Amino acid sequence: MAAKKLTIKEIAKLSGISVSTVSRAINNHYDISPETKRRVQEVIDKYGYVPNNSARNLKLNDARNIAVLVKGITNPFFTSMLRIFERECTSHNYSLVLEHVEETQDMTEVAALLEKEKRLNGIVFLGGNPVLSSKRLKRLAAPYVFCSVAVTDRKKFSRYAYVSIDDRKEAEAVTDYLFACGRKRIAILCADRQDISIGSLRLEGYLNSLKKHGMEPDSALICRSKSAERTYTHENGYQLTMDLVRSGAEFDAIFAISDSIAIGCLRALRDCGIDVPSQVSVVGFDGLDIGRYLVPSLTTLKQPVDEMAEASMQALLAMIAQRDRQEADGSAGGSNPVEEIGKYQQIFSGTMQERESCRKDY
Amino acid sequence: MAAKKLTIKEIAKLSGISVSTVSRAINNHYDISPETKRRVQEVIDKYGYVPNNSARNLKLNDARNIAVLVKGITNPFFTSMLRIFERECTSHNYSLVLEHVEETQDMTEVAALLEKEKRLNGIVFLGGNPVLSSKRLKRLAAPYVFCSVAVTDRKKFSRYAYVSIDDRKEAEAVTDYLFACGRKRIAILCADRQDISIGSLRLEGYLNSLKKHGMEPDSALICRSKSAERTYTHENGYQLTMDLVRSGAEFDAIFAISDSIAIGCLRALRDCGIDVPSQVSVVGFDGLDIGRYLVPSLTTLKQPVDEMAEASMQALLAMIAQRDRQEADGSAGGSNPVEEIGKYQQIFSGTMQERESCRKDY
DNA sequence: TTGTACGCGTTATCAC
DNA sequence: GTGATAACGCGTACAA
Repeated sequence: MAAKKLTIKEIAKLSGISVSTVSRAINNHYDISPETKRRVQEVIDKYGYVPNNSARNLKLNDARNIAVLVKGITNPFFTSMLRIFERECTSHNYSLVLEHVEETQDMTEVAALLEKEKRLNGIVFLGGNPVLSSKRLKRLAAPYVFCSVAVTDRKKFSRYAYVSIDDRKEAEAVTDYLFACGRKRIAILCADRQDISIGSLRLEGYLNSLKKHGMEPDSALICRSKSAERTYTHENGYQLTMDLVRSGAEFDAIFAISDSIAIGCLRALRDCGIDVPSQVSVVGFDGLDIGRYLVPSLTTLKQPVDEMAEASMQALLAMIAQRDRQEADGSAGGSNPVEEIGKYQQIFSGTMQERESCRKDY
Repeated sequence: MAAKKLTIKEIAKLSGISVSTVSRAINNHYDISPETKRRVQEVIDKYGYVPNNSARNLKLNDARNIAVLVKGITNPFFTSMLRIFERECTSHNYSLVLEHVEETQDMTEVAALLEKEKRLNGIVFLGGNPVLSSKRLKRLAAPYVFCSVAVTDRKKFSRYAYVSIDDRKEAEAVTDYLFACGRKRIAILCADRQDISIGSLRLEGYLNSLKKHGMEPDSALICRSKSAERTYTHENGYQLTMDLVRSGAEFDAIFAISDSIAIGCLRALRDCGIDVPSQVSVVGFDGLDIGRYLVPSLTTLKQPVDEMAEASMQALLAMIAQRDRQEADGSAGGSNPVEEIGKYQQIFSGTMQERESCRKDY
């Protein structure tokens, strides 16, 4: 039974009511009698009619789509956020369009295309470092928010909405923590040399801490990922640690710039017969749920993932609402007014999660 | 600078060419002179025009949308598949619409709505147990494939496309493996009592193995998750194991029906001072990447995740293509012809990944 | 309160 | 090879 194409016209005919009235019934207009509405609803239910979104979008110029562009979907840290984005979208009656951006692609480029194609209401840039060429970003008509992105410089981001942590500061705190625990030679497992995203910020934080403690950075202890795409993987953590151990360099602590890296690291140390934490302390970054269950459990800097994801969506939704209001007022479109944007800039704080992988000598 | 709305009409005016010709240029029609095409492209590039998808969809009745409905997004096993779905979609020029289905919701219900709303070209049901009320499924006009779903009964699924493993068989193999390793009292960490999905199948496999080995199932060793939503979590694995240990029941092996559960289990045993594998063997199910890096590394049944995800997409795309051809032929719509569907039914095999968490006494 | 008629941006069909 | 025009399904100004 080839399901006959069900349009609002059909429903109108079937219920003996005009198209416009049916439309009003569907959209809960105020000027419609309860009785008519009921009748329409009946027919709709009976035939399982669902409005054609394309037509609706065309007319309303509102597709109720929110896109999440994620760079490095391999990082479990991001996938846990996805859950919340998805929940928040559906609860606000938006659809979530998920788009993975290759390591080499420019997120803004992809966003620009997607925006028009899908009539996006809003965009979440998750991870990466959206090249801050304001020209490209200005092309975006939809509001957008950077989530968990490398805020290299508050000033550079002054005109943008973002939700993140201060990667530099937190990484410095992590390294400070290791020093406080009595570690002297701290290695770092970090991103590749070309990285301009959170990876490089966390490295900076590490270096800052070193300087503060009067230590010279030792290039033998700075382990850089070979491949940009595979930075935040267990495998990378394993390899980097193996290389470090084999290099013969001396170290009594390792700072892995992500938990996923730390997990590989722990295993590598174990395979080398190096005990954690008695011989080497390991500390991660992110606060993945799994860290608690590892053996040894992972000391890490916990990011408030859920709160961050929620804050991002809240900011985005607020910006969308504001945009809608502006358009209703007929006030000039333009970009986000600078004075307002501050409301949508949030730097969350991490918290050190002290667990077994880090020895404390004090 | 409120970006002026760019339509094909504008482009036509701007380039001094008619709308229809511009349209042809955009869509690479054959009957268009290279020269005109070039000129059009120039203007398009200059102004950054992107066609309005809603209008296009409305006309073509093809939104190029593929939806993935996932039940239990918490399971990392699924998120790793998501990556591949996403990749496969974009490479075939589809958009991926991600929709999370609550534990209590009916997937087919959600699909039916989404299908019309978004003019879906295809649907992937990921996980869960889409209630096989053929009535509801028949309402779906778009092709769909069940991925990693509980194929309770081949006959029941005979009319549907699916890609899965034989959960019952594989779980039986896992349990057999434990017996072969010399274990005698094998506990299982499984889903809640109401579960009718992969959880119950894996339990069945376990029971089958027991029977085969002449063992009576011991209810003290069957640890059921308390909450359906949180079954496949580390926390659940931890709690169930704790409860098991505290119950005083004797056991020398634990079969966790997912790796995520096993991870919590390993930690709980450790916290109870029970050594793995010398005192208790633990084996997981799924073959998550992380299992290799755990301490002890996790013996598990590895599912060919990537292949399964790819096969699902391939099946779906093939079905979509077939559907399109049918429509072109004008042949009767209807559901998938039963004779053909077999091509889209695949049961993959798992492989035992022997690692440290399981002791072998032979 | 309800119905008629038009237009949203695009592509396909037809003339030329 | 190109241009005019009618749809696609819906929401809404306007008329009734």
